Amino acid sequence: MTTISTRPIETAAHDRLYRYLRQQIMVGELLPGQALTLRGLAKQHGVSMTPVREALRRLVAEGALTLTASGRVSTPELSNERIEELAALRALIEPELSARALPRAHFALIDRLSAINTANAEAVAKHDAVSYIRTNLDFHRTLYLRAQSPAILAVAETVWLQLGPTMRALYGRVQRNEPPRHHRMILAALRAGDEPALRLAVRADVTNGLRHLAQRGW
Amino acid sequence: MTTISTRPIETAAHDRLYRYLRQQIMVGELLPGQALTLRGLAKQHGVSMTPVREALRRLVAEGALTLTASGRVSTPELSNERIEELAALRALIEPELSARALPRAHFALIDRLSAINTANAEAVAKHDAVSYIRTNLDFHRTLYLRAQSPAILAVAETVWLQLGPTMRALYGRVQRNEPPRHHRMILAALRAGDEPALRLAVRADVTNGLRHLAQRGW
DNA sequence: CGCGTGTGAATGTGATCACAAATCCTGCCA
DNA sequence: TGGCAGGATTTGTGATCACATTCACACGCG
Repeated sequence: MTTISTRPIETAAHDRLYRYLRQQIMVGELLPGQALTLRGLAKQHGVSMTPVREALRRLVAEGALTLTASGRVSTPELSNERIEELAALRALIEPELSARALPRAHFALIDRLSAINTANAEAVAKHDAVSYIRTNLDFHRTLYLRAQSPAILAVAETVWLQLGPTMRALYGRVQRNEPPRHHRMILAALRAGDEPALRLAVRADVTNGLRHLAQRGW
Repeated sequence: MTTISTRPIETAAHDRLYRYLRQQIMVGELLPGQALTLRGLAKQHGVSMTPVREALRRLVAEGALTLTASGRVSTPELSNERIEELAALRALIEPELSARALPRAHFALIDRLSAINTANAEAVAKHDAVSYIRTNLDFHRTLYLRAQSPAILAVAETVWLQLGPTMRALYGRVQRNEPPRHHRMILAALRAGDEPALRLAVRADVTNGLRHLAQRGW
């Protein structure tokens, strides 16, 4: 008589830590070059070094963190060339995701996207960098989820992860007074069912945000 | 007897294991659905479970291995939809890499590509699946390295990794009597400096190999 | 005053152990 | 004969420890 211990709810410690750090990095709560130590994170989260090591190893594998020659991990400080590459990847992948989502994008989805866009505008008004990045990514993810292409979306999210700390550092340098104007173009193309216009709007939105970045000194 | 106490230059055990398994998976030495255990790999490589765990966690993060609900790891058995997605990613990314490599593709590179293609033909003649996959990937990687775009290349290699076991399983099912004919088209486009033709040839080469796969039952 | 240097603290790596869940296998019962 | 219940084994998870290397900071020499 084994008691049905429905235990699969609670996830492993290394997995919780992974998710926590991943979210933190993606939305820009960590600045570039920030160092993370095994014992520090372990103490901070009340676990031993073992699950911390696994979580960090996973994040390093995804490019969310970089590894120094001596094994120290820190958030990445991206070079100009690296930023250009990641922008090119976004410009390559995200129009494809949007095109795949287009046939399945109904009114309810467009409404949700509009709502996210409103939240994004509020983040701009409050000069809240983290909220801005989060709502911006939510806008894209919500659209792309309709593409029903998890493998492609996973690649896109990996790119976002790598850009997280850098986007946060960028936020303070550009003068923002409105949400991305391309988001409105994306919504218009979705309503019109116009795939070429949608691809163009997504590509413009993705490359525009990162263009300032590469122009600066860095 | 000789207690070699200090070994500073050597790479870490978990890193060696990671590289070893990654190579094995990418060239198709492991079939889909193959289970890997911590203690098994540890004993097999003369290390403890700790470095094995880190290597596996890293490979899982890259999609090279899948994780069951109970934490077991095994090589992935890809669904049809997943294969289609990965093929689409290759078709999206690799033409871009080839176009970036084109301006830097000189005679020496084309010669090396031809040599790799010859080795590929030998693998076909010997019905050696692993050699076939390895030389095929070498052909692409050698070309893409010239693109000087490590981040984009890394994404491409991640896709190859995910397809490794499946490509091996596929190899036995298709009748191969010649190396990919598109490789010759790629070489011709490189010699002619024709970027549109190069993009088309790469795209055709990439999608052609995986088209059979999706058509079969799987 | 500047800079290399040495010592102590901090850090990553790997091994080992305890524990619980999952899996496998055997044998029993319908 | 078929399926299922039981226990033994396997397996992943997390904690703790020892050790070598790396880093940081302050001291001392030029």
